[in-house]
Amino acid sequence: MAGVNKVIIVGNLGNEPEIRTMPNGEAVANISVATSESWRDKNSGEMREITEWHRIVLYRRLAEIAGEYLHKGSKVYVEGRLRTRKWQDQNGQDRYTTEIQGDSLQMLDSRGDRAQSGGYAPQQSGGYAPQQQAYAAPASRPAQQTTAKPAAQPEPPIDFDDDIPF
Amino acid sequence: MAGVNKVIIVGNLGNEPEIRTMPNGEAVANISVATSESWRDKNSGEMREITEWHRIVLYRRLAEIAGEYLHKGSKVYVEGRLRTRKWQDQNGQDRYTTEIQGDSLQMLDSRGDRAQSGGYAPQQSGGYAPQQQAYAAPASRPAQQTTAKPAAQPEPPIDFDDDIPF
Amino acid sequence: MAGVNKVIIVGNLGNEPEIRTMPNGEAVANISVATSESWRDKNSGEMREITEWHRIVLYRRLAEIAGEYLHKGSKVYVEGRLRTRKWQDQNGQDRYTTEIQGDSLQMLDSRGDRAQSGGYAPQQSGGYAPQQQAYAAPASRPAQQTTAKPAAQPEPPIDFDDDIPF
Amino acid sequence: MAGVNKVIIVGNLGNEPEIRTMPNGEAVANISVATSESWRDKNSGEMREITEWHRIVLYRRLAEIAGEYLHKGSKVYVEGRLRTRKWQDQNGQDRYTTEIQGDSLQMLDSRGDRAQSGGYAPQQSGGYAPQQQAYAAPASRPAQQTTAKPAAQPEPPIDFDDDIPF
DNA sequence: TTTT
DNA sequence: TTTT
Repeated sequence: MAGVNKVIIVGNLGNEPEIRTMPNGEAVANISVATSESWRDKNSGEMREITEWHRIVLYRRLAEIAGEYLHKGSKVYVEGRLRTRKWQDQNGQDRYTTEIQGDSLQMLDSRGDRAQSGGYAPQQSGGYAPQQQAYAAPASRPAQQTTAKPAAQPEPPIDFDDDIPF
Repeated sequence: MAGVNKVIIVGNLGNEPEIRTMPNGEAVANISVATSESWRDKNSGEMREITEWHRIVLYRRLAEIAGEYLHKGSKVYVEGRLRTRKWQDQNGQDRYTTEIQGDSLQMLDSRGDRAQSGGYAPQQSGGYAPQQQAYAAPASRPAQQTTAKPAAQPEPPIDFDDDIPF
Repeated sequence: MAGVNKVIIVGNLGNEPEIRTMPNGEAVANISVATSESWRDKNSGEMREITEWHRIVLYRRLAEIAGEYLHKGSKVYVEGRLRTRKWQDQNGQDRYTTEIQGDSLQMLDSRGDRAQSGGYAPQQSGGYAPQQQAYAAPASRPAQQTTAKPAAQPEPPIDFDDDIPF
Repeated sequence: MAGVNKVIIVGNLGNEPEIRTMPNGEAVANISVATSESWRDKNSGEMREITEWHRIVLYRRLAEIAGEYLHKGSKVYVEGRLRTRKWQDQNGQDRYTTEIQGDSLQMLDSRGDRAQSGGYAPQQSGGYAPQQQAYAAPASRPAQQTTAKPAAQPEPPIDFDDDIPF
């Protein structure tokens, strides 16, 4: 890598996550997250607000987590990187879309929140959303290993086989 | 500034905020915020967890907001900078304490959260915690202006006197 | 503000900055900054690289600094926020462009760097690029004050009128 | 993980890195990185500056890179997390030291920079410092795998076995 | 399209 | 001392 390409978003989902499965069986999720700013207009003196919608794409384990635990209205912390992809519209014209590829995801709603909010409760019975940060697995790992030992674990404090490092 | 000194913390307060007033009348708040990591020990196979406590100091408007709206258990987003200060213990020995000076604060509990959680409801009747990000005022501004026009407003989208910039 | 909308970019300019002046006399700069990632393709075993170009817009004092000190090839740290704006192409179709609005800028080339690199030396004689971080002025400040006391100063450590705070 | 514990530092090393080897053969590096702020004192009108020194610890591959390529004066970007560790001084008193555990490191000096700057040139003949971002390997991976396939590679853009994902 |  |  030459350089740093980092995005940090905290906001609420505007819709249910959209989940797809790739030909190779891996999951992809798209979520749309809002942030907004408000300020007092210096001419009229009135409050104004602008909302920014962030299109976020999640892969693999993060996509699965999004599909299981995120819902319209969920508040999330997402850390990722910008990725602009080129595509062609129906007229064959080049078009560009900028997305955030999420590398880390954290749910910010408390459990009670979800319990109380009815519509946002997890779909499945047990329905426990681990209040954990989930990390994206490096794509260079063989897929089977990603499955066998999901790399989406939070990076632990360094331990040297339990020899205290300090 | 030569360099970048930036900290981003999302976590929960371990205690009620401690609020003081400086000789010049300005407020200072100290909050203690926990983050934690958990991982599976690769020898024992057991889950382990480590909690990190962050000592955060807030000044002026941010301190006032902390005093009004934050409570033990509150979840916050804090952006700030590291500051290590030197002091002397009772033996005259040099000691160092590293704190995060918060430049921006955002409450992450939903309102219903606070309403439901009893103990964490705002102290004052109106008790409405604006779900806004508050910014620290640059200290170089004259204090009276900070008071008259609290700089803790979110930075607005740039507008050129309402001539649309794009 | 509801939420956090933050971008951090470290990379090199692909072109000379483009500087414009708004009708109200304020400066606007556009810079294009590259970041890249490289990785080993897990099938072919070959190294591959992808470059991401970030369109960054700077206002006021930051735009002036960009015009004076940045050049094709300059390495910068930019902190800002995402802003997607809508416009219409020649066919009247809605199009969207995502930009980073820079709120803070820092030049990362050492002075010797520029001196040696020939083409990138500052245009003006004195040509000293202050190794400082420059911040955007909140737009809500009256323009004349922004001019008189450019808010692009680094935010100082809090001082209580020189009563040491710790 | 409950929460986010993130630090971003851009600054210069105040000394040569200190490299040690752990009993299990893994490398650990300590570097000390300065950031500074300057501002105009609002009473005296004079410029003042404060320097903050950040103690950063790097493990494994990052430690090796630090040992090979970093030197007194090197400019670096470091992303990591805060870690406060407790120790006892010679009087048996509890003491605390806050460090940044670096998870990602990037050298910001251009190659020409180092070549020209004499004292900071890499120690070894080839002496080419890859202008790459290096990431820490999760400690939960078996050490031998970390060695065999060093996880310190930059995370690639997601590719689905070369089926274009978009 | 969210949230306050 | 928090949270999950």
